[in-house]
Amino acid sequence: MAKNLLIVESPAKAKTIEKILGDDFEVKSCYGHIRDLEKVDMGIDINNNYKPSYIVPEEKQKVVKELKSLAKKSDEVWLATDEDREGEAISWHLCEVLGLDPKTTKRIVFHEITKPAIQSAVKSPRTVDMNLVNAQQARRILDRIVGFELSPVLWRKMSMRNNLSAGRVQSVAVRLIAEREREINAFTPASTFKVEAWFSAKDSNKKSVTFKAEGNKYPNAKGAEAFLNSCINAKYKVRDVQVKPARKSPAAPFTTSTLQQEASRKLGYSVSRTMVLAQKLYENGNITYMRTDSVNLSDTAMTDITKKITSQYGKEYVEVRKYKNKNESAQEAHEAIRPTAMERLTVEDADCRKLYELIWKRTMASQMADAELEKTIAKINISTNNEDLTAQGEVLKFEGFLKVYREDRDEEDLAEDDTDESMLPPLEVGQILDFKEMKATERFSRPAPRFTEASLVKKLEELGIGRPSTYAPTISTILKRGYVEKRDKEGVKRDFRILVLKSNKISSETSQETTGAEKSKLFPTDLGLVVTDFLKQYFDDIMDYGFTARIEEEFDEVAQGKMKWNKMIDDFYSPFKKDVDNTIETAERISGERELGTDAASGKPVIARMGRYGPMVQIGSQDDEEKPRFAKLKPTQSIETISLEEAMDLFRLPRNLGQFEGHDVTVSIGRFGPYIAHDKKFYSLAKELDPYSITLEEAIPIVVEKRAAKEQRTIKVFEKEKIQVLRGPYGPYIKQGLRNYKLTKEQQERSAEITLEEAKAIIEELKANPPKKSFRKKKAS
DNA sequence: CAGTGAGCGAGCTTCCGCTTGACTT
Repeated sequence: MAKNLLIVESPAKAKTIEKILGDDFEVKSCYGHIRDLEKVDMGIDINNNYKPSYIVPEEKQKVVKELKSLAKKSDEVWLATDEDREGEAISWHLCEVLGLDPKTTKRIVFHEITKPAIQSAVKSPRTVDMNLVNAQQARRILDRIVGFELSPVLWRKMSMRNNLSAGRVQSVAVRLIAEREREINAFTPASTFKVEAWFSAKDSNKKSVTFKAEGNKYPNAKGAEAFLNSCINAKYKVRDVQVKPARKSPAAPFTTSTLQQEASRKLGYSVSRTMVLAQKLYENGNITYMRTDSVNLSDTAMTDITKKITSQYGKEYVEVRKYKNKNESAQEAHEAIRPTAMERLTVEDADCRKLYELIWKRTMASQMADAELEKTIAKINISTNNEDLTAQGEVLKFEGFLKVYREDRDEEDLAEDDTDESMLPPLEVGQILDFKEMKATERFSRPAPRFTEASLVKKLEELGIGRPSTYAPTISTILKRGYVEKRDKEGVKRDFRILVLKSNKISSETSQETTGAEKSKLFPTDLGLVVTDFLKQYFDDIMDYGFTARIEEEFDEVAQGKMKWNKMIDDFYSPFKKDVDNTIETAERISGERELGTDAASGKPVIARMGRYGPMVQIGSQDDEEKPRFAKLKPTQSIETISLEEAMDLFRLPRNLGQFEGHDVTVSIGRFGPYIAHDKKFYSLAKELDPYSITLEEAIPIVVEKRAAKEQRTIKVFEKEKIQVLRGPYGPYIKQGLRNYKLTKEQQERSAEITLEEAKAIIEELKANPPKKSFRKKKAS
């Protein structure tokens, strides 16, 4: 038994540290937080200065028990949880649970897992910083209050009330997506005409090459045409050539959020996929910790990286750089994400390989020299008017870091008129150019693109909302709650005009482009939109983008001992609770109602609103003598944008197509998509078939075929007990409700003779002793 | 599996941030 027990948060870290510290230390992990607020009454005694009441959750009891017994046997317990607010709190909870005195128990920290860092940490232990712990308690309690007070308000005020939730982070994330959507819906594109001209000149090998020069933009076709007109019979002469050196610097090493962004842009990974793969790499010892907001690299890592750059590319490619975090909310308890050994160029595991190589390249590039460029800007004079054309070229003089890595840019950061900078042939002042043609092309302005998972993370991080460990879970939450959907959107075709000046003649042509297409983007649902509006109306302060930043300042004051945490919470809670009570009392139910127009047939109003089962349209009102008619919106339709025509179209279902074998054949859309109903049985409609236009002639063969297939599948039915004996791809089996029960070989062979009693017995038996699952390796999707 | 759309009210849900496996199809 080692004399010392040292506790860290992560088990992979524990293994590494144990090796470094040797036999005197047993290193164990507590797997993050070991206690949390109890759920009844929020786990907070409001009338007793917000006294929190903590419990060890079920899933943490095993590890707590183990740590307790180890702590008892050790001479000394060392707390080495992460060096941030949460880590400090974990250390304090450990004291509380293990019966250690926080005033004397040794607390050490390291933000890199290297031998020198750990050895020096052990030499200078401190004790738990209670101010920092209290800042964490304030953070925890505030989040609990916001979440557990707001969510019930939604349950009361929303007709769809299952599982709804609100919180400091998730509700603002949904707001970002909701507002972006409305911005896009409200956007009216403006067009301009951009002038470009093509010339040819001889390159250094005396070969003719074509290059492009750019002119002004004109707000309309008339202006552009007038300009082209003024260029008829013009001579084009190089008026000025400027050559300027330029540099490009590499990006900082990866943090969680920049890794998620680049893996999304370069590899198309979702943020959760990135994290799963990074976790694997970390557990295998290939990379440093993957949940970090720090861009810092340890000294040992720097040496390793520069050594690798020197041996692989040469000394001139090395440039040692220290990166600073731009983000104020960063807590920097860890290093940046980097390979643990630069010598390892790749990894075995095919799933992880691309992500590892991305991390390797980014890490290398971060300590490499700037790329050196030469930019050429040539001004071209037009003899017939006073305008200039500008040709720009770029030559790479020294690759530097670009040899290994180039960061991709987000759609939103791309300027609309980015010039493509390619090579220019050598040009001299006074040179007369050989004119090919000139075009004025109509270009439309674009709205901001919808968020991807990764660009949402980027935005949240900029606002200081959420932490590296929560970015991926937050996205899962808002998707799971149905506030947001991830999907594609087809673009629409749009005409644009091009005016061409060639051989001194101006002609006009029209071309087509696709606009508005989106792939794997986040769209708000109607539920997300109405909930956001509601929360904004009644809880404007919490929905404010600056709310987290503001309370973080107060947490900092608590951490510095300048403010008592209960006072801080009270300042927040008292007015907040008043808002909550007031909202419950006065707010109307959330409906998102919008009037679309009047139904021509009945003269009644047509409205779109949220119903108990989602967004719907309705003709007439509840107060009318006649019952109103209802129809559900299609998946991609929205209350905010649906037109009267589209709404009326929805009422065309269910359609009665006519009779077959003496029964009606009707077609409609149900919970599981379009279907045909006939003789009390239902048959799904294939995707390509449109329920609005399908005919009886087309429907009958579907009914006949599907019915036959169903009959073929059915061996026996015990209607009352809802038990069926069915034929599946692996032979006969029993189905009760939604669950399937496997039959033995012998039972399968006489499946037609199985009695109700026997079927019941089989079900009971299999429920009591579920068969062992076969182990199948999960395929990455 | 294929409906529903009002209100009442039992019993339930819910937050953010630390950590990994243990689960299922």
